[in-house]
Amino acid sequence: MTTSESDAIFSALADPTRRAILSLIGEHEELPAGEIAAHFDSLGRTAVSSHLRILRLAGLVAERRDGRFRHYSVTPTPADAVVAFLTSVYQNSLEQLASAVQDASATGDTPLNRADERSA
Amino acid sequence: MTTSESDAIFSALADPTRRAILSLIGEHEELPAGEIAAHFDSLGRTAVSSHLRILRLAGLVAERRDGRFRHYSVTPTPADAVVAFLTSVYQNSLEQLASAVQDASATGDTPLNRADERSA
DNA sequence: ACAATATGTCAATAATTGCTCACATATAGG
DNA sequence: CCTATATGTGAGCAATTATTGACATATTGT
Repeated sequence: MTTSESDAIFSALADPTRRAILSLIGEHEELPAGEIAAHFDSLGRTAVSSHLRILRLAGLVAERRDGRFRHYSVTPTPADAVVAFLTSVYQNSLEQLASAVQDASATGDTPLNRADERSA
Repeated sequence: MTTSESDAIFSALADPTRRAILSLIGEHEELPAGEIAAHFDSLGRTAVSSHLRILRLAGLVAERRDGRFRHYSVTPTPADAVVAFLTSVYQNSLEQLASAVQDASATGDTPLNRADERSA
């Protein structure tokens, strides 16, 4: 896990539009670029395309080409750098972190889906 | 958990210097601003001060005033927004996420401490 | 072949961000 | 009081980033 990899991931996650894109893709198995762009009224298609490029270079999404379409999906285990950083900083509250994740896993509750994803 | 809160947290974490500051503070109970700044040769004191302000506004660090000094510490459970986002996106790999956190918790291993924290 | 569709890329521009230098504030100690 | 110490703040500048519009590429259907 190199620094530049972490940089790319954290930089990618810094933009609320990109987090919204990631959430949107995560709600589906795959999503073509056009449908993703269609979800953002206030944004041009090319802007979304640029964001997808950044997410892809950060390894957060994968691209599958199918004819004219490019289908994007969330990379299965991409957040390793984020988790690694959190665990290194928040050693003191790791148990809370683990239980928070497990709770979410058990209940299927996804707190940020309620409001945060609609930020762009 | 409002959008602006998440924005502040993810934006704060986007900068490698700020992640390094956070890691550094996390290695101690508290650290005065001057000692934090002293760890960054390539950076002026005021730049570190600005970073500390951003981390504080994001709720990632706390400030305790003691005479002329301002001691900074890592906020106990600040990563909620990050965890919430990760759980919302990576529902499919939540068990892996939880076990990764638990492994780190059990072993005390902190992957990013090995290289990533020294990125600034 | 041609036109329409799906999408990426490039150049230019506007907005944001990080850094430094000078200055302000506050506290401690003679 | 006056000086040194610890730290924050604001203006200005350089670097980065997000967005757009025009153009390029690839694919499908007629």
